[in-house]
Amino acid sequence: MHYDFKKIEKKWQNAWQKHKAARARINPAKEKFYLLEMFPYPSGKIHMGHVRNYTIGDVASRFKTLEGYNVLHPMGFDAFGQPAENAAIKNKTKPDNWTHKCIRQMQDELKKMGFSYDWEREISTCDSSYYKWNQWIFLKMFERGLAYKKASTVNWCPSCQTTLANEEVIDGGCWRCHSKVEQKDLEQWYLKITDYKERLLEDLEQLNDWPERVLNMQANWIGKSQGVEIYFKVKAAGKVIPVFTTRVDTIFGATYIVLAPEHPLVKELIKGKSQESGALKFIEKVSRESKVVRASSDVKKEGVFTGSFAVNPVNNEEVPVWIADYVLMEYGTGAIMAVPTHDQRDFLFAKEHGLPMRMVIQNTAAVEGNVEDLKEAFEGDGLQVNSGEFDGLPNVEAKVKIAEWMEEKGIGKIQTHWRLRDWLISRQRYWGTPIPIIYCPECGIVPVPHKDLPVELPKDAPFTGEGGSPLGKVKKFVEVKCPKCRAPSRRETDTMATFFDSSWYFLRFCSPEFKNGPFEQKEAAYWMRVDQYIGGIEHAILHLLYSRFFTKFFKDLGMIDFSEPFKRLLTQGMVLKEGEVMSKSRGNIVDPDIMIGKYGADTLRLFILFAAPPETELEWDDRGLEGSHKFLNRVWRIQDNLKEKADPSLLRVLHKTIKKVSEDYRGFKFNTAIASLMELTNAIYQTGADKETFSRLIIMLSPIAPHFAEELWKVLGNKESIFKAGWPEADPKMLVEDNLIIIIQVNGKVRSKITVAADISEDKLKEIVLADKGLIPWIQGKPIKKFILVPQKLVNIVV
RNA sequence: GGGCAAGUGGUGGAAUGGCAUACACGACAGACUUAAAAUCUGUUGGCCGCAAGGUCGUGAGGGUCCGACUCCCUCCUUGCCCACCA
Repeated sequence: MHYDFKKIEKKWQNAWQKHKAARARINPAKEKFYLLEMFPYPSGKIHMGHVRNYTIGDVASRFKTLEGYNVLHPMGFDAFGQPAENAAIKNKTKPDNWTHKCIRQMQDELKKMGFSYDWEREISTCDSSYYKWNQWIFLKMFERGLAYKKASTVNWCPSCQTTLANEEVIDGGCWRCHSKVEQKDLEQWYLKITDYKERLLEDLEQLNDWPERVLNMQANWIGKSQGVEIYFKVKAAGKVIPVFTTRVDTIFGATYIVLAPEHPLVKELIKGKSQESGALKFIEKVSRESKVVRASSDVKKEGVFTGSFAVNPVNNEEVPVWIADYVLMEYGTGAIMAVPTHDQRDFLFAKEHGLPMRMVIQNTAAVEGNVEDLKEAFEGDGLQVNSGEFDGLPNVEAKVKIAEWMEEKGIGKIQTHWRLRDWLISRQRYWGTPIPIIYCPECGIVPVPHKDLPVELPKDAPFTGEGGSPLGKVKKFVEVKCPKCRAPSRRETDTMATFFDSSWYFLRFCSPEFKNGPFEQKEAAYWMRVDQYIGGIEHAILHLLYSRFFTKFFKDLGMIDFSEPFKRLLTQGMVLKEGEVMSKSRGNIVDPDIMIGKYGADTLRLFILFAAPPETELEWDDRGLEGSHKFLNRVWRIQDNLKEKADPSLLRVLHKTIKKVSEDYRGFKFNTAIASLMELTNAIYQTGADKETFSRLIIMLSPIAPHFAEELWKVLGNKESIFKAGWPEADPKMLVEDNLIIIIQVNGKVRSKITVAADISEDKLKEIVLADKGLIPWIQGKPIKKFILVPQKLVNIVV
């Protein structure tokens, strides 16, 4: 007999909705648990990645509910963003209509999976009731100098008339029209995330329950590096060029210095020199290349001599000043000291242009003395040579000594540099949060007063996708009076990057209807922090970093009293088919909806958890799905053959299973939890089960297959929902074994096994072991050197 | 170039210092059936052996240990992230 999953799943989904089974409200009597999965972009269809992410979350949520926690498990939609604009153009509709249609479709699919969300808390970032608070947050940041406008160089597509993110530049061309991408200086809005760099780095130490990998990625992205800023005086010009290095131990080998082509001193250094016109040509050529092209090219490093010389302050040696494309204005001081003997890039550049070299660190592995014989730079550790008073010191020690000595002499300064840049949030797009700023010819940049929020997106913007931001073409949006002096003014037409929206949504879920602020402090104080956050590894840097930044900002505003939003983080692996990521372009997509139709949501949930642990990649397998379906049917059939009283051996298996499954659920090891449930089921098939044992099996299965379990629960005569049944507890008495199987090894190889009473003494055990007949060929006539005993488990005899 | 993760049967995976391959898929066999499907019950790492049993075996090589899939070192392969980062 097969269970009728179509009927059962529909029935229970309706029942849960009707009884608001997942409704969460403050309850001081219970311990709270805030479980959150990264909310989706509403494309209209869920894919297997969503199914996996949200199934993991739902099982955890239902398990915590059964354990007696007050669980908050909300869902919403990250609804702003470019795909909606493209789809609207393609389908000749408005982003607004298209997005809302997609949200409804997506919600239906999520409901069909049986996920236990408190839908009363649903939010969409494209609703003005949400993005009003984006604008409020922006203004708070603006008041504190954390939101500011500055000119910068960005990728620009001349045909689409818009800026492009680095990710949107493919092989130097626009991802949409393939035009060659240019560099352009534009005034853009930035958030000063760099003000929080120390805290963002230090607080990583608190995040013990985050994956090591994510912590590393965040730390690398913030990129703290300690070194020394060294001042090179330019001969004649009377100027100073600061350079930054992490290898101050190599300073005596700095035989030239190199500036980025954009360096502000370059023009002065080349002026009147014979090299001037060549240098200008080179700078012009580099400036036309986009950043992306410049960074990705693995062609040889190009550069020119400026005609000027600078003085190495440690030995007063004159060194030539060059310009090269491999030095970046964005990092450090935009200038480097070049040590060709101990830096591979400098080595290649020096070889190419015939620049001088000098060894300053040696060990036995490196060529001694002869720089001409050097085939590549020596970047390892060794002893200082050619380094004045520091000769003979290990370079690791010299690094510290030289830095201190330079500071004393005033020729260098110990400094910390960071890789983290401020966050550019301006987008010349329509479908995003309008930046609440007005430009007044009299007063300059004027923030929109709080009482005028939200600045709503005009619904009737002309929509073609070309020729810059559509907002600029809506007169009644752009033309406003200055809030300060009433002079005719112009509204900002850029919108915010969508990462802004998702940087605080977890706080909004605590009080989604709140009218007087982004969130209600009382609610946030109860529900936050998020106890368990689940999502894809692709958000390991940006989204998580921005969310941590916003949380620290709210703390500084005094609105919350914690500085990290997510206590535990789980990053789930991707779903693959035939070893490749599922994607439209590969044409290897498996549609969850079709699988639900064929086997039901419970089977899909079961399979996706059983096939692999949550963190690793999961190989899709249609036959595995059938296997999972078979297992549910196998459990279903148990109800036909229930006995009065369970076999004692079955009760032992049951209690062991309860212990194992509880531990596995807590540790998110769903695949082995399911394996244990299968073993219990197999044991039931051997001895037959009583109603009590069967009930507990169903409860343990309920987080994974909720519809299935509810139905069986009802069939067994229960009136209340299974999710109010409480989690079963393992009886410690049933876990104690009377007899143990002891493994006997000789020289580390298993040679025999014996069964003994659990409470046997060590001496007695030794006696029995040595009398074991199976061991005779292995130990007879050989002196026993050692007798190792691992209690309850194993002995090893060394002969 | 840097960082991280992974590598175990035909397949997905289990075991994180103590019986390698739990659980499942697949395959093979048996029961039921006129037959098939479904279901139930077995067998299923390689080699030697009729068997009892032996022996090899967790990417490769070395090390620590009574004992290593597990810890350490070197290397190979694959995947992900970052990257002319000074």
